[in-house]
Amino acid sequence: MESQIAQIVSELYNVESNVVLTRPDPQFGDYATNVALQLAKPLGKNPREVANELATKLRETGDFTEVTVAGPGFINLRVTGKSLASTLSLQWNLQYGENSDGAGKTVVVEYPSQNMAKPYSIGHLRPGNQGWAAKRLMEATGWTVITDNHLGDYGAPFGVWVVGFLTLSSDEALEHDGVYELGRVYIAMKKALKDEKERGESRLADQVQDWLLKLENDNSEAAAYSVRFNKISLDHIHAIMDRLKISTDHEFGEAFFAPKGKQAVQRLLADGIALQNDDGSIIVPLDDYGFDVPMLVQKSNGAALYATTDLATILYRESTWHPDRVIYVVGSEQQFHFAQLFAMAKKLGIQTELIHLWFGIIDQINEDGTRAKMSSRKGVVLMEELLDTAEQKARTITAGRDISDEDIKKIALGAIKFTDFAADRRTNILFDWESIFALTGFSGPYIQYAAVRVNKILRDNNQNANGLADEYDFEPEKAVLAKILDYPAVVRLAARDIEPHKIATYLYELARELNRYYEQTPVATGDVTDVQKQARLGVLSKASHVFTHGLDLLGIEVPSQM
RNA sequence: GCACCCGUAGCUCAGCUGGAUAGAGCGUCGGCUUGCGGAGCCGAAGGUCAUAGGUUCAAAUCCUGUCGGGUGUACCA
Repeated sequence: MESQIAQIVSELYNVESNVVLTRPDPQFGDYATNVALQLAKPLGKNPREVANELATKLRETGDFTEVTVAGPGFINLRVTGKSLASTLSLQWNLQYGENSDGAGKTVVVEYPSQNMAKPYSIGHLRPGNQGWAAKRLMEATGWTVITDNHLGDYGAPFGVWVVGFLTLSSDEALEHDGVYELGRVYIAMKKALKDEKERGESRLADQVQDWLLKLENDNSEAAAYSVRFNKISLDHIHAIMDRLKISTDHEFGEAFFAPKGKQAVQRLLADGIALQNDDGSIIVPLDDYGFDVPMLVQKSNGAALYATTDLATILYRESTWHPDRVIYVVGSEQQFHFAQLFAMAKKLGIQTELIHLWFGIIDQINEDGTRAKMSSRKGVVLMEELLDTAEQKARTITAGRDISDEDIKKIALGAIKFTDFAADRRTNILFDWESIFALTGFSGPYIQYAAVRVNKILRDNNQNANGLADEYDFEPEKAVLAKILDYPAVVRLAARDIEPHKIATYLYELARELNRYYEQTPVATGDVTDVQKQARLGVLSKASHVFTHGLDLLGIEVPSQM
């Protein structure tokens, strides 16, 4: 319809126009455009006059049951349910909603990049959800996607672990509590380091650095600790990721890149891009890129750090995968680091589009009522605890019904994940136990429930996805059909800006539209005729596809029952 | 100090490539219930869109100032 209107504008005024159809309040029409308002100024005409001229032409096409001009110059259009149905039939295929905008291009999505020193916590929830959605949105728009978990398996945390283990723990405790003992030791040791620093001492901090250097120099004792601790942590991460139904193609952690990074730093030094300070540390100045602070790429004691491994990671990906785009799914706290890193990459001549797909922090309400970032110091929520509680809640609500464990898990995950997509990813999330498991209203389970109902009706009526019957008017289905027709544009927009919450909002609206629909229209019951029944089941099967597809973009599954 | 983000209903948030009466969920109040699954539907109350200017036919949306909050700001990652 957009192109049809643009065509008319072009014929009438001989100008190019960007016609966007919106969905106004139903009292105005099914679709609306403000193109006349935009054209008025360049044409030097009154907007209502332009609107009236366009409206006349639009009426002549015979494609609209009503064309009206309203307000300052909006053109409102009404169409028949039948025409919506035939438009949908025309556009329909098994990949409905997808497109090939990214065909031939490769994107690397880096996520969820857990810090291995601590147990999987709610702090790792957003990178997993947002990263998975980014991957799926890219895939749905034709990109070739490579996912890489940039594990935090290197650096100071290792030293903290070893010193902490030697002074605060035991083999028995580690054997018994595994990753949770490692987490406890890590947090306790961090606190001890902080206390020590406040006293102006550095005995423990020096030990930490010693162990780090030992590891870099292939000391066998350090290597043994590394293998032992990492296995415990990695097994744990994999187990939780399985529960969350997320995975990555690769797991090139920081440890893999550390030696490569140090070699790269030497080359930068030789090329004059990096400079060595008197204390031995090495920096890449970025003042020519608008940064007062240079990028530190090697510590004064010769050890690698964050920037070192990130540098090597960029180079490795360039030479291995030749990506067109790299998406780093990392929290907002690291915006400065990535701004620096990307500037450094430019300085090295790297053209690849580098995106820091940042997301807001998870807040909690303090005892004094203020809102602040959740931290492990104040007691962070563990992912296992969160998942267990969600499943328990799903079990309670479905008590008495015959629901499989698998469906319980889908409902629990649906609730948790949807919370992450309820708002823009940049918005901070306020954590509270009630809202994260919301089962009603704007929630995952509300949408799952709508999908389950649709599927049940289709199943009971043995309906496969058939065409939309010719001899039916589709008037009661108009709102649902229009909503289904919106889907491909929503996916395109959500993928362009990598904003999965737009999918969530859309799915909620579709679910609400359907709930309203069969509140008043029987589909396959009562005195519904065969023609009506087939046509209505046809619409539901399209809706079912969109539910499954859209939820899948968010990493949420549709249960078979709930 | 500087950089980035934010300030919309009691609470949590949409809406921001400028467009009609600013929406949703939760909460509050009221209605629908022997349904093709009520985890639902319908309705009511509730907002000077932080604030002051500017641009525009039109500003929650764009620009500037101010106030308030958050996150960062080279040897943590």
